[in-house]
Amino acid sequence: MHQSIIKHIESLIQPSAKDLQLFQEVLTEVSVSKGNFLLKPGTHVKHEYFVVKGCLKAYYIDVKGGRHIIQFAIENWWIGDFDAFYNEIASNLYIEAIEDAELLSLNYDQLQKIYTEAPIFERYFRILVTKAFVSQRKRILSSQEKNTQERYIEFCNAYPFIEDRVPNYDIANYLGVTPENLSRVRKKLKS
Amino acid sequence: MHQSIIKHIESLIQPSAKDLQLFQEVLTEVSVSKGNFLLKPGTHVKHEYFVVKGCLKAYYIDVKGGRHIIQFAIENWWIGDFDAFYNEIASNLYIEAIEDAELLSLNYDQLQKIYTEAPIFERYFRILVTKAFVSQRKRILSSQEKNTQERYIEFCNAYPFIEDRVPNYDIANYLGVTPENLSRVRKKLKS
DNA sequence: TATCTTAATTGATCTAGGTCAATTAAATTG
DNA sequence: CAATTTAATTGACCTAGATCAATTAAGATA
Repeated sequence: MHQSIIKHIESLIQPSAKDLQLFQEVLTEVSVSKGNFLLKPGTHVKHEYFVVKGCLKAYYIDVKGGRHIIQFAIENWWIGDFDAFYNEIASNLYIEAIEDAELLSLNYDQLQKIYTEAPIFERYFRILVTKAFVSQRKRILSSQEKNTQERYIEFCNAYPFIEDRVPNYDIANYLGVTPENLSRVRKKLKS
Repeated sequence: MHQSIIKHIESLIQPSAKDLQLFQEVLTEVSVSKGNFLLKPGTHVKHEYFVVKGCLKAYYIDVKGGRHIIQFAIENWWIGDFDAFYNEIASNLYIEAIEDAELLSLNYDQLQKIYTEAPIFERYFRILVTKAFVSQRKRILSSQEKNTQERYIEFCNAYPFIEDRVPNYDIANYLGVTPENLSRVRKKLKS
C-alpha cells in the first residue's frame, strides 16, 4: 500500500509483518496543492507527516515579523513540528507546499497506541530524531564557522535534489542570509 | 546509590524497580578534575555521561582551527557526542571539565543491552533527544533573528545557573561572537 | 502571446560585529 | 603575598553582509 514508507522504516529497524500492519493502519493519506498549507500556527492538530510525493517547507514568523525556514522536505522525509507534537501544545509553524504534495499523516494519539502495541517504533522515532538532531547541529556549526559562499556550496552538495526545486529566496532564508547576498554569491560562483 | 539519575529518569518515564536496577548496574562512576578531558577527538570510546556534580563543556576544533562550544553541562544534564555514540564512529569532540566533576558513564554496548532487557529506556532516550533537538532548534532560530545583546540576555535567562560558572569567553564562543563584542554588550547592559 | 505578478539581479550605501593592539583586572602559583 | 599567568575591557579601525532602490528576467494568468 504505502511502499515508500515501509522501505524507509525497514532501512532503520526490523519490524515484524504485524508491526508494519499496525503502523499502516494508523496512517492517513493527505494531499496539499502548491502554495497551500498543511499546518498553520495556533492549530492544535498534532501530526507528523511523511512525504510520498512533492516538496514542502516549514517556517515560522518571529515577533519582529521575520520569516525563518526551519526545514525543507521532499520524498521520503518526515516533516512536522516536533515541539508541538511531543509536548502536545499548539504549533507555531507554517508548513506550506512548494509543489503539489501527497503525504501520510500520523497523529499523536495513534502514535502512543503504536508505541504500546509495537514498541519497536519507539526505536524508529528515536533514530529519526537523533539523525535530525545531528544534522541540525551541523547547521549551527556551519553558520558559525563558514561564510555565505561556503554554506551555499555545502547546502547544494548536501541537498542537490532540493536545490533546484526550491526558489532562491527560500534557500537564502534557510541559510540565514538575504536573497541579494545569495544572488551575489551565486554570480561569483558562476564566473 | 545514584539518587540524582534515578530522579531524572523518573521525571520522564515510569520504570519498574527492576528496570532501574538493570540500568544502574551498567553505569560507571567517573571523575574529571578541572581543565582535564573526559573525551578527546579520535577516541573510539563511545560513552554518554550524566553529570552528578560539576560543570563541563563540549567543543570541537574546525578545519580553520576555530573552537566551537556545542554544549555546557551541569548537575543532572547528559553530555556526550550523540553522533559518535549512535553511529559508532570516532568522536570529534573535546569534553573538558570547567569545574571538578563527578559523572556516571554509560557505554554503547551496555545501552543496547538495556534497550533489549528494559525497552522503556528506548523511550527515555527518545524523550531526551527530542528535548535536545527542540532546544537546539531554538538556538539556530535565535541566532537568525536576534542580535548579540538579545541572545546574551536570552542565554542568561535560560541558563542562570551556568552563566556564573563559566568564563565569559566561553559564553561568547557558545553564542558565536567574540569576547570583545560580548564584553561591550555586558558593559552596555550594566549602564 | 500579451499582461501581470513574482523572483532574481545589480548598484550604492550603511552597520553590527570582527580584528588587531594595548591596558587593566582577576586568578593561579611558587 | 608577590610574581606570573590568564581573562576581561577598551580603543581604533575594517569587512561581510544588510538595507534600500532600481532594473531585468522569468513565470503565471487571462
